[in-house]
Amino acid sequence: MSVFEKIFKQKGISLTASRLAVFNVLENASGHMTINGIFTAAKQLDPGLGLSTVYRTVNTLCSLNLLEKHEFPDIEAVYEKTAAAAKDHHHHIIDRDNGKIEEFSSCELDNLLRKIARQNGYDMLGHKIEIYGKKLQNK
Amino acid sequence: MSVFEKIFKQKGISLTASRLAVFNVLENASGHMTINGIFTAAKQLDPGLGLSTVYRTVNTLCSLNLLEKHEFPDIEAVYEKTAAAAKDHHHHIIDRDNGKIEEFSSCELDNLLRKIARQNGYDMLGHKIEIYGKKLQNK
DNA sequence: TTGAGAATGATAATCATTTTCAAATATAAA
DNA sequence: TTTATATTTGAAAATGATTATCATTCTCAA
Repeated sequence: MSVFEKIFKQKGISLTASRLAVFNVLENASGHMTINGIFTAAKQLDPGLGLSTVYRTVNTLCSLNLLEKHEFPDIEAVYEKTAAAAKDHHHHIIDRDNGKIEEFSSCELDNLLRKIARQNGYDMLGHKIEIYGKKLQNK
Repeated sequence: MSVFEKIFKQKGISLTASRLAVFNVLENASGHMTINGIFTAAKQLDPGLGLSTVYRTVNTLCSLNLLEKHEFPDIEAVYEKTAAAAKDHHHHIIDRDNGKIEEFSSCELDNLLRKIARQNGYDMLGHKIEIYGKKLQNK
């Protein structure tokens, strides 16, 4: 059973066909997915699926901290599994030339952020890092 | 003459009363401003001002890299001067309990980000850092 | 099997933002 | 200055993403 299913069952939220279809798409997604991407893919699994249900399911997953919404300027919002649901934890580099999003991880960065939060009197619960850049030529 | 005015003049974009009113509000703002905050304040200076013009002016400032839009989940978007227009450069800590936004600066963090970008084959043009946290008790 | 509550899809409503457009204003040319 | 052209403006309409509504359909425990 998938992580999403496990948590829903645990919380007493029923595992309907619509929700399972959305889960399936999200759990097998390699990276970022837009609402419409999720909708289109999940509709293949559950043809009668409605867009409202996708929004509802996705919002529920977000409030359970299993999914995270990323909003970048001028780019359609994307969703992806949180560290709680996936193993890896990463951040984003957005290419200013073509809008492409790359990922990176850095423990050093995470530790520094935690330290900074503490210095400012906060216990860090989460963070969002976006680097905007331009691809280097000489490589 | 303010930075905004200087750049507009330099780019050949005319300095109309509406634009100067918006500039005035933004240049004298202490921190973050919402679109409606800007609109309300600038209307005092230029009573006939329309909301469309505020959006247009703010968008122009953003594309000139003089202003930056920050979008936080569940919070109205805010605008603030970029490092190019202001002297200081900072990031945000969002209090998960009350939604309050605090600011912090860290050269160490900026340098680390630049290094990470370079390691990933990018020249860093900008970045956005948000830490979500909970205020510590024992202080 | 049945009945109360939860979930659903279609549609309408909402909200921030953008576009349209005719009128007003600024700018340049003569 | 007068005139012609281009830019800017505010109001209103259009848009696009998201949320709310609501009648219908499903779930599942009794």
